[in-house]
Amino acid sequence: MLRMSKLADYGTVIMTFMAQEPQQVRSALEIAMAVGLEVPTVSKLLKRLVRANLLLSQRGARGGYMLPMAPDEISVAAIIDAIEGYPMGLTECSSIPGMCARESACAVRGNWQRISRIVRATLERVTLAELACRPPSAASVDRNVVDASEAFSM
Amino acid sequence: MLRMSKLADYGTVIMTFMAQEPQQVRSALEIAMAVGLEVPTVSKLLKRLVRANLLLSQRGARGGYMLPMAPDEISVAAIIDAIEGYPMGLTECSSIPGMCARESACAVRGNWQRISRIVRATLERVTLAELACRPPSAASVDRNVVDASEAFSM
DNA sequence: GCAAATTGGACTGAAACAGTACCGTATGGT
DNA sequence: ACCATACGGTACTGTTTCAGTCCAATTTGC
Repeated sequence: MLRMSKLADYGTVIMTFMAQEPQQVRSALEIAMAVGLEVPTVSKLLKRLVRANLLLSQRGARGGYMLPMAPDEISVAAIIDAIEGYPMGLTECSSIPGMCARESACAVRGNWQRISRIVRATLERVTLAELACRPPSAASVDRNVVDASEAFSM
Repeated sequence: MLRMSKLADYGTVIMTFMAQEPQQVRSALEIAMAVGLEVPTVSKLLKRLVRANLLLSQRGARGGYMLPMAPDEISVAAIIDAIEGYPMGLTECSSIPGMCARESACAVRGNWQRISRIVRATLERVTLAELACRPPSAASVDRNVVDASEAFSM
């Protein structure tokens, strides 16, 4: 099925940690120790999250990062986008000779873009607050399931 | 956002081509020429699709491949699974020291698995038949959109 | 028997990715 | 003003993954 990079996954971990105390300012070192990753890696991810306005940074002594908004106002899709950027593994018509002559194949591409929009729309419904909930609260995510019985059969 | 490999994408292209005439037996060479890819690559993908029972193969002279079922009985999820297998880019608790000590982080992992199930459930609703439709017919895919107006705003 | 076509497995080089290193800039405290 | 702390930005490196290629064995129809 579709894949997510380790860094994006780490990104969700970091955001989840931050969501525990949204008002608290935490340094990259503190965060790295809390989530168990190397500081440079965490720092790299934090920068991306800041650039995407998912975190606020404070430079200088006693600096660090904090959440700029409530966890339930941040979607999982936004977190992933912040880390991954926007690349899609699409078949580029221009890179395959004769491809564009196949209208049906180009329709595939068109459909895949639509499908990715479905995926995105779905993940935009899952908030950081829900993500940060404990397993007993996981039932609250289920309102996003296309068909709950179908999802749980997997 | 989430990624799909080029090979998986090619897989959907191949299946779409096959869906145009489901009863027709076509050799790897024929398919390769039709979709504009190299035969070895197409052959490789065809094998995977056969292994996943998404295609039927006939060895020997006049051999080739054909669809074993109607295009509307094959989901996009199945095609992708056939090509990609089942890897997920999850953060492995065991690979990050101290990770499992963070219950909240492990909850993240649990949630991501749920989210991937949502994605999978959604893509299982998109059939090869729909994928093979032309852009003018693309409206038929929209019943899978979580919120049509939301999807089209992207 | 021969030609056509799949099957299976291994190999290779390039690209992508995760992780690292280093310097510049900003800010608070003394 | 100076110093320590901490982020911001960029580039580099080694590893892994992936797409593509190659080849021999097996199968089947004529």
